[in-house]
Amino acid sequence: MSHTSFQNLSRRERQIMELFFQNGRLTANQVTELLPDNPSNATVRTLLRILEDKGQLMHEKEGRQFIYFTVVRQGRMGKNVFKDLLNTFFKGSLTDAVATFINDPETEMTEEELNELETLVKQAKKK
Amino acid sequence: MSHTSFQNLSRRERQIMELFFQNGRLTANQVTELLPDNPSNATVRTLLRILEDKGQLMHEKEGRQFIYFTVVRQGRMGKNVFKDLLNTFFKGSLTDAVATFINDPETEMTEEELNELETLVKQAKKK
DNA sequence: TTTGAAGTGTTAAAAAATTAACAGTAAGTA
DNA sequence: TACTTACTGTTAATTTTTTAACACTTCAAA
Repeated sequence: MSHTSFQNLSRRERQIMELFFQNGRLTANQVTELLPDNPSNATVRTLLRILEDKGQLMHEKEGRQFIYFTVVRQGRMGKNVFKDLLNTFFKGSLTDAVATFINDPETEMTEEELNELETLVKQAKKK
Repeated sequence: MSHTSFQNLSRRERQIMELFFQNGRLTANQVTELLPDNPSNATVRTLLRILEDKGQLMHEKEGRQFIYFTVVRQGRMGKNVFKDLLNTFFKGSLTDAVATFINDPETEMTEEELNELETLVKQAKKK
């Protein structure tokens, strides 16, 4: 029930939350399959219940099984985590972060992506 | 000694690493002051030694005290964590992440920042 | 309306993380 | 050199996290 930020979750809890942000709605069985180190189904169900207690997940019943999903939507959570990352590694500067990413030789961005990005910035400047 | 990614660190270990990425070189006393929940100095020194074992930190001796600093430099680590974040929350798309951030009403970016960002993208397009 | 399959809930053991007491060591100073 | 101070190292207790055994429940088919 207590409010807990994504950052404050334990390692396993975070692993599980990441699965939900990547995949959307999941059952205990699906989470079990996606997690590394082959935890037992019982283990996973315990974690899911803990995450529900902590206000991170909710579930709906469908047939005899529970379908879990995140309380905070992906976009909002992503934005929060993104902000934290900017503060921790890039002094809060979006530009610094983007520069570091784009200038990395391993990063490959298509012409199209770069165009989108440019449009995005131009639109932002209008406001 | 074993290789451990930032993501795999425990909660307290991550808290400490974030301090180093934000502040650079730190002594045990400084870390103790910066951490929440007032841990004892002995506690912090134990954690620092563990992080050194895990290959995250190194130290130099200066007078009678140890000065700790990160093995992997801020920029590189930031880039790695940034990539993970893109994959987890934004399907690997930088554009999606930037859009979410820029379009958030809480975000305030100066004209100058936006210009820098635009220049950055234009330069990337040349290659 | 019983039975089996496929779920969930409870509980407690095992492992890992966190904490700090106490011991040891080195630098500076009288 | 001996003393004090300010550190670091070792060890073990406590707390949290992680795990899964076992009990319970529900649905659906025979």
